[in-house]
Amino acid sequence: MTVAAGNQSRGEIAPGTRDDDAASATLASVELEVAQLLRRAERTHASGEPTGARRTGLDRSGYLLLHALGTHGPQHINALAARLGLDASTVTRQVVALEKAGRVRRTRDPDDGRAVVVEPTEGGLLQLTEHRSARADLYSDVLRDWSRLDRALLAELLARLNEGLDDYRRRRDTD
Amino acid sequence: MTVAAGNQSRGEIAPGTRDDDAASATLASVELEVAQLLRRAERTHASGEPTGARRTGLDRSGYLLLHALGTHGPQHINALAARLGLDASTVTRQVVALEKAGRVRRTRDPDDGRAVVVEPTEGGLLQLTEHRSARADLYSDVLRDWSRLDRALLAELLARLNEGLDDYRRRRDTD
DNA sequence: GGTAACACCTTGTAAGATACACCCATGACG
DNA sequence: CGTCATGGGTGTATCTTACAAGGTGTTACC
Repeated sequence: MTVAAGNQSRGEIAPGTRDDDAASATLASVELEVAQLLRRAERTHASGEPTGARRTGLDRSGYLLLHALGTHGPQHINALAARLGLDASTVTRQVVALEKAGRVRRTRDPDDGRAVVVEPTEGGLLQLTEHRSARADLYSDVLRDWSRLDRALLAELLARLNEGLDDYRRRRDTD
Repeated sequence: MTVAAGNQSRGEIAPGTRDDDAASATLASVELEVAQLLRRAERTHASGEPTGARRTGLDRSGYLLLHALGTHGPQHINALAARLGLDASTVTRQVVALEKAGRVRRTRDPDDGRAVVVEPTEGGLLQLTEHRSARADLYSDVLRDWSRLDRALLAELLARLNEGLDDYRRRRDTD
């Protein structure tokens, strides 16, 4: 599915026009909403909420890490760090935590004694699934008044926003 | 502006149908994207990025707090806490930090000796504006390939998602 | 008015996520 | 071999937040 992708009046020739104002109002609004979303979702994700972290025992970091492992298979710490856009030291700690909880396994790479292969356990994958489903239920409640179309739009736009942020980051890092 | 609000085929009578699967896939996707967004935006917001917090000296908490003050005027700590969905102790600390930075003023409420009125300073409001504009520039870069329409859609859907999360929270708290 | 209950804010303490700067072990190459 | 690069782990620091407990001012009620 692709959201209306044309329609852009490029070439904003005259700065300070009404159009320009509207455009920057939109951007400001996106920015503000994202900032607020961070706060809200953080709290919904983290502590407050018995359906989430506590019950399934997966916090956001663990969830995303397991997701990466589930989707892209066993990987080295550095690969995970790159994929998740995190510092390797952070990933190390997260992996250690997950290992303690029995959700991943850590083994030395036989082909490279420096490297560590991180691999999800059965239990880890199971918990990932459970967590995902619990979270989906939650969002089903949060979005209960939304139309199918709007939900799909939201998913799509969020995905694109994430891509945009990734690209932005890469651009800045490459400088 | 309102996004397509109808179209929902309610009454999901037969669980396990294809429609149902699609719906829960959408939810799962929203959930995952939000989780990822948190991570990304957090980092874009916080440290990594010289255009943001460091340069304007406003972190996310301060930004949202000042925004609340700018939009709704001087308020008590508790009112802010309620509005921001935070614990009062957290707001106290944030206000103290902003006060140290000269961005808000704290005075005893003459009508109620227990309460503290928090009020933005000139400089605080100025910095809020600057920050907002810097952030808008950032998002203008992040969303540079997006059509006007899609940006507006994103803003709208994010706003609704935030509302949804708020409502959800209220529902749970009221239980 | 006096006391008890309540409201508002602050401080103490703790937890999670993350980064950066270092350090150690291993591998690669001359 | 010896030097440099690479992969990971540790020490430390920051930021954000919550819950619990305490101080001080208000209100309500006898």
